[in-house]
Amino acid sequence: MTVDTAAPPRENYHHGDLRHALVLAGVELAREGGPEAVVLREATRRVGVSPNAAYRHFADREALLAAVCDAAQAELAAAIDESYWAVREPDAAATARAHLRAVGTRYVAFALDNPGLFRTAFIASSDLERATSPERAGPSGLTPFQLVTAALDEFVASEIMPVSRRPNAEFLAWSSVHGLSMLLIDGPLRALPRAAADAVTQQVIDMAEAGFTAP
Amino acid sequence: MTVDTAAPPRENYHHGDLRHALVLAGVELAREGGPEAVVLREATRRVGVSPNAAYRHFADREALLAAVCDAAQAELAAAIDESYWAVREPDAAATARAHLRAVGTRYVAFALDNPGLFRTAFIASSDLERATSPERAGPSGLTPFQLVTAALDEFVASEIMPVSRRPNAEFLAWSSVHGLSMLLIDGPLRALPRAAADAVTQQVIDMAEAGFTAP
DNA sequence: TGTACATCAGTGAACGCGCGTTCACTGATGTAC
DNA sequence: TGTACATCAGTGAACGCGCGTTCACTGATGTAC
Repeated sequence: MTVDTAAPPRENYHHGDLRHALVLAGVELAREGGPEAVVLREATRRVGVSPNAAYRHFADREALLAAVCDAAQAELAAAIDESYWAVREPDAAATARAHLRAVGTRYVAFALDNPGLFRTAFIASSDLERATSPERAGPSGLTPFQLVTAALDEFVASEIMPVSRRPNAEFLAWSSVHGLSMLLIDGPLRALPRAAADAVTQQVIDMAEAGFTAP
Repeated sequence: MTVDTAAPPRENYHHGDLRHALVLAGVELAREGGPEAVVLREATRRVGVSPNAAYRHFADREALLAAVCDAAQAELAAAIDESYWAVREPDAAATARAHLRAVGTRYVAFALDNPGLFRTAFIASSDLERATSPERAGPSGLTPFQLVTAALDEFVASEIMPVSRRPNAEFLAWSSVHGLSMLLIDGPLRALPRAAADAVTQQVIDMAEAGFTAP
């Protein structure tokens, strides 16, 4: 008894948009097993195409993985984008706090919901420049990094954070939610039940916020 | 022209402490290339022993990797331990602050100095229980997690941190230095020069401390 | 104290696997005239 | 509008590689008597 892993045969000899299809397949592989699960042959198998067809669209496996990484970043960005723009608060200070919380909360939630994809989004192909590049942005055109920056600027504008503390504040915000995500999905906090993980996330955000708004 | 990768032949048929030797070789592999570089055959090659000799001491490659992971954790713990106990400050409050800073600073420094080994220390084989287990402790018998806990308890004892804020404070401390480490070694901040990375580390610790000590 | 023998810790050769990648090819598409 | 042909996007078969792992083995060690 064998499992049928082959896709149904295409009616067309030409696929139409094989490059895109391979990236989508790669994203699913990454979601299931992280970056090392992005196997070129398996992606072509899922699309229903011969292994070497991939070489029409990608120089090598590395290039496919880089495209999958970008797609993973874009998916994370879309999620965070949604949470950011859903915020409705009566005044500027409350909005600033809610924005920062929304970004952080959704960041960790995405990691918990899509651990493999999250890890794939942070393979070595990225750098700070790419953290502000359009192909990694959400629907609003902004990347998560840019949204954190915006939220912290609102802290200063609404005078709940001293200007002197503003420089590089995004690095504490980012580091803490990123680190928490890593500890929760792969690290020593892996065994924490989801409810406990969510509670810890809120506590971490509480404390980071306190650090920003302390006089 | 070939490179001689083989170890010099042993004089003894029996190795003496092959298990230990394989773990040491595995640690070097991890240091050079992270967990995926811990290849059983390569470890035996370096020790100068046939591949299957490893199976006298480890059930499989996974077991070797787990032992290497423990060793990596112990090395990280030893570094942090050293920094922690080197602190000399006039009063309890200053000591508490210096302890926390020492742990965080050395944590990130270790990651920057040994990126592959750092990543290996945090593969999925670990959980919170192991974060307090002796084989992952430094010379003092305490793990990094226990040292952070101790430092934060000192914050409360010296009355620079409200008790109400104490619960789970180690998670912000840990998350922020862990996340910063990951962003710096593998992530979007990888390109930062070492001096800039060190400066950002201090800023992140500043802000975390402010969060803990805010009224 | 010397010998017999069980046990331990290594060897050497081989396996199957799935991968990334390359080769020479062929079917489909679109453009020039 | 119809045909010739260059170009594009796929196929099929095969490769070499290094890995983890298993097999049957042998040399070294230590213990019983």
